[in-house]
Amino acid sequence: MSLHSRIRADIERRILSGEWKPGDRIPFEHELVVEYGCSRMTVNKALSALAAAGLINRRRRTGSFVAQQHVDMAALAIPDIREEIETRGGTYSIELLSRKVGLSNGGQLQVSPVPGRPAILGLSCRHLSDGMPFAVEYREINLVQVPEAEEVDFAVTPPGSWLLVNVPWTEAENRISARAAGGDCRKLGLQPDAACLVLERRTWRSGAPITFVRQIFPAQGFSLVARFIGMSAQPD
Amino acid sequence: MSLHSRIRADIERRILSGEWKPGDRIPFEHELVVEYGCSRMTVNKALSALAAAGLINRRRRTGSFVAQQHVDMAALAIPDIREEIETRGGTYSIELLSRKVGLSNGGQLQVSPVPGRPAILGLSCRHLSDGMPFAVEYREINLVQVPEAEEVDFAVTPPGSWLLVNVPWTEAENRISARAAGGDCRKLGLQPDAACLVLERRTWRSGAPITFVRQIFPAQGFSLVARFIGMSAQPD
DNA sequence: TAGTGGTCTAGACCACCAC
DNA sequence: TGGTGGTCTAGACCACTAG
Repeated sequence: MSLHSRIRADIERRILSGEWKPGDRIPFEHELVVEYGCSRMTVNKALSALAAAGLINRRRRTGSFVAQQHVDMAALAIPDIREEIETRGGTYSIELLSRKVGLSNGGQLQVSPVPGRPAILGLSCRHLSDGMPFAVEYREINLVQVPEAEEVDFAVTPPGSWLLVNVPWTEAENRISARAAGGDCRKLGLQPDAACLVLERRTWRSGAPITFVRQIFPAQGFSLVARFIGMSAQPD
Repeated sequence: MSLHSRIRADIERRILSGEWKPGDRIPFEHELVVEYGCSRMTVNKALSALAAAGLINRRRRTGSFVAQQHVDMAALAIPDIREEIETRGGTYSIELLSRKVGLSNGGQLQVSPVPGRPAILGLSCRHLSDGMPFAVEYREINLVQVPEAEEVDFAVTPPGSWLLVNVPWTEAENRISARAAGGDCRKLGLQPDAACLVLERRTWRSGAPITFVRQIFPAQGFSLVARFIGMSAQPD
């Protein structure tokens, strides 16, 4: 284990154990240089990593301080449905239920239309695992940003998988909720009052919206897992 | 803007724009040193940050390569229920429905019991916003790791809020799913077939389990939001 | 074996900011 | 104005690994 990793782990331990409490100032860099018998660059690397992880705050002239508390954030893996099904050992297939190219802007996506060019591609499809309904999906794609999407056959390629590979995004927002199947019950093979998990997702590339999607999963047998790995478990 | 930040942003731009595609080798450190006219440490800092963010993979002897694709991870904020309610402008209150100290180990939590000492504190409580049911919660706390929890009055202090402040954790796993209210319907003021969002959560401190909790929210008016901020938006 | 990334050093200059 | 963190340099040694 490298020296800066050990220094970082050591300081982290003192914070997590409560030896250094939120608001406490930790030793100056030059003091840690003496304590660990290394150069300032090495101490700086350890402290910069702790600051990036949010465990300490650093201020010029005054020093470094233990941050107030863990922000309770977790890394949530948003599944690609085809991968999800195949990982479970199922055979994936997709049904394109509807496809519509819109010139106007009446959907979820905020698109500034370009005269004479299509603005939004609206899709509705159903994902199946071994022929059984797994999820239904409503999607809008910004054709101004992603014109090539109009030529893709989404009866073969799942739109989410195609976008994942072909259109890098820089920002995304996911909203997770629950509701009864309602009007989608027949598509999912459920009763209208069956509970479903709903995942809504918006992505942007450099501020421009790329896609909006709402995916509806039967509650039975589907869940999202978010895992937070503390700093001590991070690779070095 | 610092030099290593500009180098990092520049390489990031070339990757996101598609100029450098997944699998491509990016220039060696010593080549970037020439290109940017700086020292190797500076280039190394930029590339290390890109590797930590998952945008490139680095291998000794062979170089650095553009990673295959964005891993679709999102930062999910797990809400503290009291804060969540108060943020919405509601008045928070809690009802402790049951409390049980267990010597054995029959629950969700894997605790190695210590003879003569209690192992698990089991709690059931209801969270209310302006007197209306907001969520029900089943929780287990590891009393071997957190003995002081036995003395806390959880009819006053919500267990989640107490733990957040008093017991730092290093690892957490959250599982999000949906189901019908079922047996919890009366506690939530719902019909048995009403859809609910279920958040299950486990935390550890240095490998030792701290708590397990299952929170059940009425689907109506509750959702979790996870936001991913691309690297270009990260502070330097 | 040669070339890469991983790490560390000893020193330097600068921006910032409490005093 | 002095001391802090932010950054950068020029060089070094090492571990790892493809050829």
